[in-house]
Amino acid sequence: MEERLSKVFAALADPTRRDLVARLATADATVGELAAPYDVSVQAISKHLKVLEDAGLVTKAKVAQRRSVHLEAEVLDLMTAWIERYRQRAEQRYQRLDAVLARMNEEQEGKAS
Amino acid sequence: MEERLSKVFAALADPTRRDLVARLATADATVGELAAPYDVSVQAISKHLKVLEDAGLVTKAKVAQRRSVHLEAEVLDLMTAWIERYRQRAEQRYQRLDAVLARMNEEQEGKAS
DNA sequence: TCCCTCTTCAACCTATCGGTTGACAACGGC
DNA sequence: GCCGTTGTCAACCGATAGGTTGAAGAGGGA
Repeated sequence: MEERLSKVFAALADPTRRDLVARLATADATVGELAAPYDVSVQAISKHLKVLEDAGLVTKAKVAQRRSVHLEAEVLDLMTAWIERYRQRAEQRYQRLDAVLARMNEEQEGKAS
Repeated sequence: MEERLSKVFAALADPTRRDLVARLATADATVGELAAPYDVSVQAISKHLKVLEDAGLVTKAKVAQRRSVHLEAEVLDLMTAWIERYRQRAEQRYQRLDAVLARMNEEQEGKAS
């Protein structure tokens, strides 16, 4: 779980891999098709796809000699869940702080009147 | 923007840094307090905090010789926004696919009847 | 003022990352 | 049955990440 999360975050830390994910969000594609737009070797893209695959973000279907690469969007939920947990926790803190400040304000008002 | 996103993802790829963020979500803390639970040097944690700071996830307030470390939760929204964009895009694909399959099914039904 | 605590800076070391080139395995088309 | 296309594996290379130790800067307390 923790391990998986590390891999997913690490996978998306690279701009090329984020772009691959973005393109795969609209359509499956072969390795060659995915590699075409970039000015790096096909091997480099193959490595990137392996990283995405190890993170569970992508699966490859062996369709003849071409491999169709497919985005597994559920894994993205893992990240969203993690992020949201702490974002909301931080948000609640501010709300509690706001409440405290409001209460202090009221007390101040009470003193003043 | 792209650069910032890379830094945020990379920052959260490390388990220690994710744990720091998790702890900071409930309360601000000094560098020393943050470093205490881990069995690595304070310098190592200081480095981790610098990475989080460069990613914009954290700010340090110079309170005397101690620095109070504070989580900037808004940056998490950057990630959520990126993730959700492609997750939804992928989801829509499946919905369209479902629609196509449903239509094919209907046509099949039509033929059958 | 002197010292003690907290934090960062600097240099170093090892492992991993992202890229390269070269070879090779696996299929389909002809 | 061979050839060309597609993709991966292997070895290598320079740069970066995460850790260490040692030293130094910056305040507060006695």
